[in-house]
Amino acid sequence: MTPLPPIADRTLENMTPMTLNQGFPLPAEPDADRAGGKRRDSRIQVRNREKILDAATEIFSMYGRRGATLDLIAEKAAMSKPNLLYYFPSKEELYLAVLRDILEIWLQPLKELDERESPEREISAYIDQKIRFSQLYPTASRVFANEIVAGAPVLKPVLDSYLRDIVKKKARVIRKWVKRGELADVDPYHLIMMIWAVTQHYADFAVQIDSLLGKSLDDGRFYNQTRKHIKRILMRGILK
Amino acid sequence: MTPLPPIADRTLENMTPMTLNQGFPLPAEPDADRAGGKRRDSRIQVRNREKILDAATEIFSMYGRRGATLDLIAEKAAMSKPNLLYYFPSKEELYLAVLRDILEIWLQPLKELDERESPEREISAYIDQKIRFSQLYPTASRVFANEIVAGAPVLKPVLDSYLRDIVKKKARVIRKWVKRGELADVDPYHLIMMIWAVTQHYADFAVQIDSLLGKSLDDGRFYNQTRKHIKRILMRGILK
DNA sequence: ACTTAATTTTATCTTTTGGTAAAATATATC
DNA sequence: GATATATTTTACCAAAAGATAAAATTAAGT
Repeated sequence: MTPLPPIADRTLENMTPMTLNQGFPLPAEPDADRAGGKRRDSRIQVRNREKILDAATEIFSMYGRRGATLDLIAEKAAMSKPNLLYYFPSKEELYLAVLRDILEIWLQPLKELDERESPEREISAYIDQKIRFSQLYPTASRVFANEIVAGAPVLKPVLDSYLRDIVKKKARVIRKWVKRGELADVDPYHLIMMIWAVTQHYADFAVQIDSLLGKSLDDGRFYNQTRKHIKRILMRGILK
Repeated sequence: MTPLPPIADRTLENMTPMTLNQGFPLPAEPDADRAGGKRRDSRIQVRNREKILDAATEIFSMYGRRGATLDLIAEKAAMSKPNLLYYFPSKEELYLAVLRDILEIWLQPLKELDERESPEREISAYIDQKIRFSQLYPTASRVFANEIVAGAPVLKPVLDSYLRDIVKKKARVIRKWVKRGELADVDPYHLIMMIWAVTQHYADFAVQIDSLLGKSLDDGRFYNQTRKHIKRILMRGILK
């Protein structure tokens, strides 16, 4: 294994919410206001919507879509409930907005697997990006996990169409590497699942990690140790 | 790698709920009735409590501790809400009962890692047991996942004490194998986390798996393929 | 068959929760 | 600084949800 290539400028950190929301497969909010001529995204709008989304992410991650309450979210966002509802018309819409923010950024790294590069480099970079996501957005990861564990009541259509297509495409890339003899004979789908499972685990089950090890990915040393360890075992497991 | 040893008679299938509840670290229900001389566990009691626990497991797995409602659970158990409350005094008690049933069975396999055996055999068997659990009790696994993702509001004390001790003990076993040169230089904790992550993933994220592959562990072929694949990569990754 | 205890149902109460109406306040534009 | 527009607050409502009381029913023991 060669040393890690520096994470390119297509990293998560450099992506603004703007970029992320483009072309997202969940139906976007009607946004009739802008059409109606009213000005949106005033400074106050942007700030408050962000404050709410942050609070909502945290509450949804702890209590789930149904268990979360507007009261809790409003309290965390330090505003009244009706005020919150001024920005998002309903709890469900708010949940959707949170998911929208998460999903695109969640699967961006996968889209970048490039068959023209070596599997060693590409898969290594992919693992890096996934574990980075777990470090940067653990609560978001947990909202996502919660939604999937709950049976994807909202995201199911997206999984069945959008995600399915991307994964199928990337499975082909991996299969090509296997055929070229650059990779051991692994099943592409299982490999992807394995990478997801392991990298997301550190965000989704963070309490458990903290209970057992007293560490979290916030800790830079632990983050790197984890990253390297995962890669060592996985790469050894799949490289020829 | 030698072929799999047959799963011993200490498998999950052979464990009755009776065995599992022994010595469980969560505070047990007071059970004052039995002391008071009344007969408990009549046929009807046993049947109904089981019916309720099953229904509750399913509902809690979908909606989480807070999102689940007694109405939904009662409906799924085909009885009235007050009737349900006749068997479990509150929603919280019911949740506890469900968790109690899950936890002991969840970590039983780990307790069995035996340093006197070869790591190849022991870890292989451990992975088998974990994936078997995912196959047999996917909903239970999801309740557990939900609780942890939510920050372990109920199980935190157990994680901090009971689980912590067991894992620490087993980490020592793995470390011994490494010292003896029977295993590559892996961090025991990360190894355990990896195994948990990968094996549980197939139960906890079953919808996703189903969306992407159209398969589930219910399917015997897929179950075996998954099992072997996970083991192939992991064992290759950690054996010398 | 009769009595006692266990189980189930019906009716109801209180609190929580998502959401609305409308008044009050702040902000921006001219 | 007046006016229009955007934002926030206060008061409130209806439905959902956890839980209880007490009556009605069923099962068990004799």
